[in-house]
Amino acid sequence: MASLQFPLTPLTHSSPTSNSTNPHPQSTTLHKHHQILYNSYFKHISFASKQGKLQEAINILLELDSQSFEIGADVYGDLLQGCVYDRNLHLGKQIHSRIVKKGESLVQNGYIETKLVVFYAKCDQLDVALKLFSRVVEQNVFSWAAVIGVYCRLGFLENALLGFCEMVENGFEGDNFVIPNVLKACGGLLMVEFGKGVHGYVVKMGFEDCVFVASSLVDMYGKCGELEDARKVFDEMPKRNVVTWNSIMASYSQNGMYEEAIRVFVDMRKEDVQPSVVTMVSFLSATANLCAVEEGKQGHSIAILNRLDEGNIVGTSLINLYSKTGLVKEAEKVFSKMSKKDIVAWNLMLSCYLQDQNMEKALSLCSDMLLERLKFDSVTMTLIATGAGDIQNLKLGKETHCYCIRNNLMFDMAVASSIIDMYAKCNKIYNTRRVFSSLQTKDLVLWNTLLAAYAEIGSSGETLKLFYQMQLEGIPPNVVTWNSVILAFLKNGQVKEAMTSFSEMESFGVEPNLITHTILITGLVQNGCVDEAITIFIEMQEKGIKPNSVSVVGILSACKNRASLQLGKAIHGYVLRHEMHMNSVLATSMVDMYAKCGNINQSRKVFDMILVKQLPLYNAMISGYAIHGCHSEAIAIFRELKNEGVTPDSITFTHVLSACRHCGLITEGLEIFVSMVTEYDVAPSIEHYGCVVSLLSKCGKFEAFRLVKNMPFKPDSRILGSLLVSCREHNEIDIAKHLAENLSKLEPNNSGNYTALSNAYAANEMWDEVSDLRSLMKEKGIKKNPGCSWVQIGKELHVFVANDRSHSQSDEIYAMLALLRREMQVFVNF
DNA sequence: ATAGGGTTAG
Repeated sequence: MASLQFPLTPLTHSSPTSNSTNPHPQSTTLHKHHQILYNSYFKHISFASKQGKLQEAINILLELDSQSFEIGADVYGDLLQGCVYDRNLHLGKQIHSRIVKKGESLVQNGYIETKLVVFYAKCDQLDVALKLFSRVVEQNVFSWAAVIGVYCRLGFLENALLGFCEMVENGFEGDNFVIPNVLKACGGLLMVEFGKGVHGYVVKMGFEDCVFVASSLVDMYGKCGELEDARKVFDEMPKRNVVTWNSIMASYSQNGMYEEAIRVFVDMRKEDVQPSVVTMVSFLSATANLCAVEEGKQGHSIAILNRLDEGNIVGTSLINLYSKTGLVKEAEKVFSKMSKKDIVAWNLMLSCYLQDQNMEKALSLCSDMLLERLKFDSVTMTLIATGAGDIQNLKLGKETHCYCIRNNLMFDMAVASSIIDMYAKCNKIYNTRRVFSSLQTKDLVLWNTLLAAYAEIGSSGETLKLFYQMQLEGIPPNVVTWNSVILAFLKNGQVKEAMTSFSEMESFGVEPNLITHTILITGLVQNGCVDEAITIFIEMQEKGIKPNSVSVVGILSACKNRASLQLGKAIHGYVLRHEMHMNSVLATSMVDMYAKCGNINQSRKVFDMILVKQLPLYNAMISGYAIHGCHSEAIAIFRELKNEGVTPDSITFTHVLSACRHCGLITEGLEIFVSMVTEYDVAPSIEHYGCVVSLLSKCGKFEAFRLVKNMPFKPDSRILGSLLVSCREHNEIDIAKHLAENLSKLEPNNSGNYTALSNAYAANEMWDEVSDLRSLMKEKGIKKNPGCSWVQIGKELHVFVANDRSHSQSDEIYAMLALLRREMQVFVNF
C-alpha cells in the first residue's frame, strides 16, 4: 500500500488493539479526542473524493480501516460518488468489497445500497446494477433513475420506458433527472404518443422550465419528426443553453431540413451563444448535405476561431464536408492535420477518393491504413465494394468479398448489400443470387438490392417473384421495392403493367416519391410513350413533388424532334424559374434537346453559359453541330475541347471524324484518326473506320482498300459504298462490280450504290452497262436519292403541319423551314 | 439533454 501523504502519528500511537469488534470504545476523553481527529480525516476523504483525488482518498480510508475504526456510510458514499464522477469501476469495486467485508449493517444501509446501484449503473454494469437493485430494501427515485439511465445508455429503450412506468406505479414521482432519459427512450423508439404523455407529465409536475427537460423534449419531438412541436417547445423556453440550440438544429438536420438547420445556426450567433463542438458538427453536416461550400467554409473558419477544430469529430465532419463537395485537396489538408486519425477519418478520406473516382489513391490509402496497423472495418469494405461495382472491377470486388468472408463481415447488412450490388453491377447475376441465398438474415435493404439487380436487367418475372417471396417471409415492401418492380416492367417494355403497379402501390399505403416518378418518366420515354411521360411530369408537380435534375433530364430526353421544341422550351423555362442548378448533366441534355429540336443557336447559348465544361457537354455540342450540318463549327468545338485539356473519347471522335468527312477535310481527318489511336488510345469503331475510308476514297486512294482489308470489322454497306464511290479510275471496274454485288445483298434498294456503280461504268466508258443499270433502277422503282436528311425533315414537317392545322405554332414551322434550307444548302454544296 | 463514416430505387 502506498504511504500516506500526511502523518498519522496520533492515531498509530494510541489506536485501540484489544477490542476490534467494537471500535468505539466508551467515552474516554482520549477517544473523544481521537474521534474528532478521525472526523477531520473523514472530511479529508470526502473532500479528496469530490476533488477527484480518488487514490488519495482510498489510501486514507484503507489506513484508517486497517486500524479498525468505524467509518460511516457517508464516507463510503462520498467515495463511491467520487468513483461515479470518475467512472472508475476498478476503485469502486475495491470500495464495494471493503463495504461487504465490513458486514451486514453497512451493506443493508439504504444510502449505500442506492449509491452502489448508481455507481454500477453509471459504469454501465447493467447486470450488477440490476442485481443490487432487486435486492435493495427500499427503492427510491435515485436508484430508479440509475436503472432507467443504464437501460437507456445501453440501448434497452423499451426496458427504460417499462422501468419508468413501474416506477410511477410504485408511487415514485419522476424528477427532472429521470425525465430526460425517458424522453430519450421515446425519441429513440419513435414513440411520439408516449412522449406526448411524458410532456403532459412534465407540465403537471412543473418541470417545463428546466433546461434539461425542455431540451430533451425538443430532441424527442425532433427524432419523431414532429418539427412543429419541437419548434414550439423551443420557442416557449424561457432560457436556452447551447444544448437546446444544438437539439433544434439536429432536429432539422435529421429530418433533411438543412436550410432550417443553417438558419438556426445563424440565429444562434445573433443571440451570441457560444458554439460547442456539437454545434459545429451539426452545422457542418447540414452544409455538407446541401453541398453548401460557402457556408461550410465559414463554419470551418468559425470552428478555428473558437478552437473547436482540433478534435477528431469536427475534423471528420470537415473531411465529410469537403468530400461531399468534391474539394479533395481541402479534405486532404484537414486529414493530414489530424493528429490522431481514427478509423472514421480514414474511411471518410477513402470515401472522398472513391467519389472522386480515384481508385488508385483509394487503394494506396488502404495500404497506408494497414501500415498504421489499422484493421479495415465494415464501413471500409462497404466503400470499396461499392467503388469496385461502380467501375465494374470484378477482381477487386471478389477480393473485397473474400476479405469480408475471412473477417466475418458478411453479417453486416450494409456490407452484404454492397457486395451483392457489386456483383450485379459487374453483370454477375449468378453470384448476386448466390451471395443473397447464402445469408442467414435478410433485411429490407438486402431484398431491395436483389430486386434492383433483376429490375436493372429487365427480368420483370423474377423481380415479381421476389416481390411476393419477401412478403411471404414477413418483409413488407417499401417505396424502393415498388420502384424496382416498376423499373423492371419498364425495362421489359411492359408499360401497362408498370402503370398498374404505380396505381397499386398507393392502395398498399406506399407513397410514390420523386424517384418513382423519375423512373416512370424515363421509362415511358424510352418506350416511346412521350405524352404519358409528360402527364406524369405534370402530375408529380401537382402532388407537390419538386422535380430534380434527373427527372428534368428524363423529360428532356422526350424532346427528340422538331415537334417537341415547344415542350423543350417550357422545361428550360421551368429550370430557370425554379433556379435549378444547371449542373453538367442537365446542361448536356439541354444542349442535346435544343440541337435535336432544331434550335442550334439556343444550344450554343446554353453551352456557352456553362463555365466548367466536361466531356459529355462538348460531345453534345459537337454532335449537335454535326446533325445540323455545321461541320466546321463541330470541328471548332473539338479544338476548343483540346485547348481546355479535356480528353476526348470514342464518341467525340465519331462526331468529329464524321464532320471531317462531310467537310472533306482529308488531311485533318486522317491526323485526328491517327491521334485518336496513338495519343488517346481509343480503339477505332466501325463508324470511325467508315469516316476514314470515305475520306480516303474521296481522294481516290487505294489506302482505303488497304485500311478496309486490315480493319478488325467486317465491312458494312456504308464502307463498301465509300469504296465503290472511289472506283472511278480505269481498271477498277472489276472491283466496282464485286463491291456492288456484295452491296446489293446488304442494301438492294439504296440508290446511292447504283449511282456509284454507274459512275464506275462511266469512268470506263462502258455506256451500255450504264444504260442497263438505269433501266434496272426504273424497273425496281428506285429513284435518285436527294439526300436522307432532306427527306427526313420534309416528312417531319408534313407530320407537324398535319397535326396542327391551326398553325398557331408558326415559330416552330419557320424554325424548321430555316433548318430545311440549311440542310438543302449543305446538300447542294456536297 | 446535443454530435462524426458505409448499403438499395432514377
